[in-house]
Amino acid sequence: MTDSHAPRSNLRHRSAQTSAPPPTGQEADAAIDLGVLGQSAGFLLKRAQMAVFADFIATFATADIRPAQFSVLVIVGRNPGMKQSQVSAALSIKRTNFVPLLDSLEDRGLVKRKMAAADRRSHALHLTAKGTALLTELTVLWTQHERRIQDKLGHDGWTQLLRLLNGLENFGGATGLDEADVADLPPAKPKTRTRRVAKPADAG
Amino acid sequence: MTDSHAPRSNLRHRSAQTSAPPPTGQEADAAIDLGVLGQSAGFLLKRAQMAVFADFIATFATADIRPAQFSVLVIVGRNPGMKQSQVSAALSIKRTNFVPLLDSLEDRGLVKRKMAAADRRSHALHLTAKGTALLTELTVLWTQHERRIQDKLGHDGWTQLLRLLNGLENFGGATGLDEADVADLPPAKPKTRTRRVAKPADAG
DNA sequence: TATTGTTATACTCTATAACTATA
DNA sequence: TATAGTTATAGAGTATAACAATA
Repeated sequence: MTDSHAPRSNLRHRSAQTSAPPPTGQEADAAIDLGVLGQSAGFLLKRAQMAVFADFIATFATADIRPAQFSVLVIVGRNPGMKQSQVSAALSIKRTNFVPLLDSLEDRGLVKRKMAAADRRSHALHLTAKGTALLTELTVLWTQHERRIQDKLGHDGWTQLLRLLNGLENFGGATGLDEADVADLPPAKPKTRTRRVAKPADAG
Repeated sequence: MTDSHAPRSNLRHRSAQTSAPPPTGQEADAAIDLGVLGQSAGFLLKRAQMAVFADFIATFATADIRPAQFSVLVIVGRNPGMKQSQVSAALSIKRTNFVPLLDSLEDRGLVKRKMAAADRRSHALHLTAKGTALLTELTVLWTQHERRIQDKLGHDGWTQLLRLLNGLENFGGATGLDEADVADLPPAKPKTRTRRVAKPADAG
């Protein structure tokens, strides 16, 4: 079914082949062998995301704007009048968690909830004049931030990265959407709790 | 200094050029314009990471192993005898958060803290026989998981992605390392608190 | 009955300060 | 004085359940 595009041969880089651990743990102090983590998209995605977000947060610190807040401002700015549930779904944020996030922006006078005439349950979202002005400034910061990534990867690498990341959209099905509140489901697993109780690490 | 590799020309894809928002927010229900987020490495990295982790968690659910736990097992398995601080640094996990993570594995008999003879402050980490056996099984699951990503991106795309992600290692400086406890620093910012107080969204 | 926004709540992940025992 | 591990705690981010208003 899925064997059309890739040779899918080498998923056996390190661990499966060389199952014997090389360093004995004495003078191997500088470099740690990441094993399969070095070929693990999840691990590398997480690490890269943390690094990029760190630069983002530092860049936007003067404006006191977090990544999620910036995302909302961008979406609302380019899609005025959308409902909360539409914006939150576009950002894979559950509508229940979207409420305080929107609050933080509305309290600062950047975004406005307006009553939707057609459906009085929903709120149409718009940027305020202040929000629009701030977004213009934030876009400058964002350009500087993104340019640093381009400088790190090269422009072609940066373009490739964006294309590949877009290819992983809705891969695992972790959307943050609500799926009609789900409701009737078994309570899953009993959970493995772990409380620490004084453990002096006996000798080996 | 950094103008050697990329033309760095087009960071002006959407927002800077077309500053007027296209949809009026009425029949634009299906597709939302992501604006600059579509060219934002941070946003796309986060989204891809969430999707990949969702598949990872579903794949490893039968073994009740989380991504961070798997990472520790892999690192300890390939680097036996390393200190906690070394392993946690390799995974960009603060040593203070690494303690309960290790506890969860030691309580299940997968990892053992052994007293290091040379430095009695540190703990040398080793897999138990049970931990080694489990890691072998987990590696099979991991291969299935990673292969699904390969199927999604194509083998070449997958290889490119790993290479590009490695290029973003220690980009922003968000390592999760400890930097000698830092200690003397000003308390940063006053924080923008947000408590909600009944807001019925007046009409516009 | 279903949807929209909301509240309350809990769990995970991450971050900081301070302690202990060793060095 | 500095380091390794630990504890406690606080803060984000994310998850589910339940409710009122509206459809």
